[in-house]
Amino acid sequence: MSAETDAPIVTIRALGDHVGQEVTLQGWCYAKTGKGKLVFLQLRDGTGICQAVVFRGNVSDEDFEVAKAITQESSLIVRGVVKAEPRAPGVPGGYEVDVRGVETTGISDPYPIQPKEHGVEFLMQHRHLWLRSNRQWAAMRVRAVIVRAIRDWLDDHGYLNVDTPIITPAAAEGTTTLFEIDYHGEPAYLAQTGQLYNEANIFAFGKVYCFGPTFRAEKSKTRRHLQEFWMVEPEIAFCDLEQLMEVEEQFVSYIVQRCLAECAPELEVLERDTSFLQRVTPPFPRIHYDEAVAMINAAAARGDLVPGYPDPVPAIEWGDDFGSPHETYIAAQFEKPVFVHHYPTQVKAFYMEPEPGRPEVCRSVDLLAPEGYGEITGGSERMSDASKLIAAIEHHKLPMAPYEWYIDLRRYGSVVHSGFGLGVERTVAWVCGLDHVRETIAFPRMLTTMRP
RNA sequence: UCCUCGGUAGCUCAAUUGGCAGAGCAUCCGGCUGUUAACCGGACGGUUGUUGGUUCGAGUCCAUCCCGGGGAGCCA
Repeated sequence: MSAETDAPIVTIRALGDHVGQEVTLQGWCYAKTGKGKLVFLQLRDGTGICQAVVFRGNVSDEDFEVAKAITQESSLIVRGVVKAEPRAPGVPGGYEVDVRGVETTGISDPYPIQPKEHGVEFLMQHRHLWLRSNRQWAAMRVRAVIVRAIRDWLDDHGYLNVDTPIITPAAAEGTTTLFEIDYHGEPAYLAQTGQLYNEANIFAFGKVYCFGPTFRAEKSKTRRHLQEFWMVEPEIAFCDLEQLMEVEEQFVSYIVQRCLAECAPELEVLERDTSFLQRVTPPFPRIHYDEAVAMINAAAARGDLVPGYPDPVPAIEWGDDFGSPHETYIAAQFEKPVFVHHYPTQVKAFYMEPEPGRPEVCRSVDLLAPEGYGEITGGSERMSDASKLIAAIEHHKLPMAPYEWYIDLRRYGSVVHSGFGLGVERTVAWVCGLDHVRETIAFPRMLTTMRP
């Protein structure tokens, strides 16, 4: 670029702080168009997108030729004067750069992804490039804010981050399919939850959380499932089911409100209707499993359709777990996330505390997100009596020896305690209004896809 | 694993009853001072997912396998 100056390097996100100044931007050409002696560049730098206007009269002949030769996704350094222009396209938008000098640092080969519709298969095969597209960029930025909000809320509320092992000797809950690995000749499994270890940790630290990747080898192929996903699992000593729901609604509301406060440009790129999100404040509605079954069966009797699907709500027998259509129907009856509590003991994990006086239901709770995003948290009050826990393990026909340490927790100062897990990808999908969790993580691991 | 839909140019799609495989975008060349997925003119671009079958003739019909989308179950 001709006439090097000391114009400061700034980010597109902060352009508004530099109106009237000459600045340097470093980034990539997102799109380009031109008309004779004008070249319009959409420049992105990772923090946003802005239009850079190259007019032949404002740059050297050499720089104008450089600008004309820029291809989509070429890397470049641009020097120019920031102008407030309300109609300028961009993210956040409202400013454009009147270019005085331009230099390319890497001319791009013809770029596979065009600014138009593409099929999912093609985009997934080019995931390493797709991440540059503005909707993907926005979703990843929202994800990062959600992760930050999760950690901030927990750290600020007395929870200690104690991470749990990813390599585990056996199924924690004995239900789902796990990925098996060879642990020096002994079979081991990638963790599906850190919960049992969390329970050990609360007796040392009171309130804890683990936060990391989780693995499920199930042959699930839906918009809500990944083989590898991230989950945060808080666990709390001296906490019962009712107190747990209060924690969850505060926690989830904080996450959503942080996104609204910090991600306005991203949510706009995603064309998210934020009115649904603004309503996400405590308290959330709570319904008992009995009540949910009655609602579902009333809807089934009326022939109501599952929201978003052409099929009627299927009837349910008391004692069965909800199917996906049931969850969708229940969630659609509320404008906020809704707690469904006291599921039948027989469909839930062995360690959940039965309701006193009514042992056929347990002190469990799922949080269903609105708009069809499904279960985003699952939790319960844990069984705190050693003899009841031993009976439950026997009833589920699980081997006793691997659980001896877990039973110990009830032998040495047992307390009422509760915890839950929140799925990061489903939360991101919901906040962003995405219709598939594959777009909520940079490189999703799905049933048939692990490349790139 | 099951149900369902699909696979044609780099991408998005079209192709009548089984009858010459096409268009837009991208790319390359030329033109234009305000573009928003610009526009105008020209060029380049094909083993119709695989294998086999029916037929004078198959992108189109049949069988098979492969790959992908959506859904169920399971779950966060």
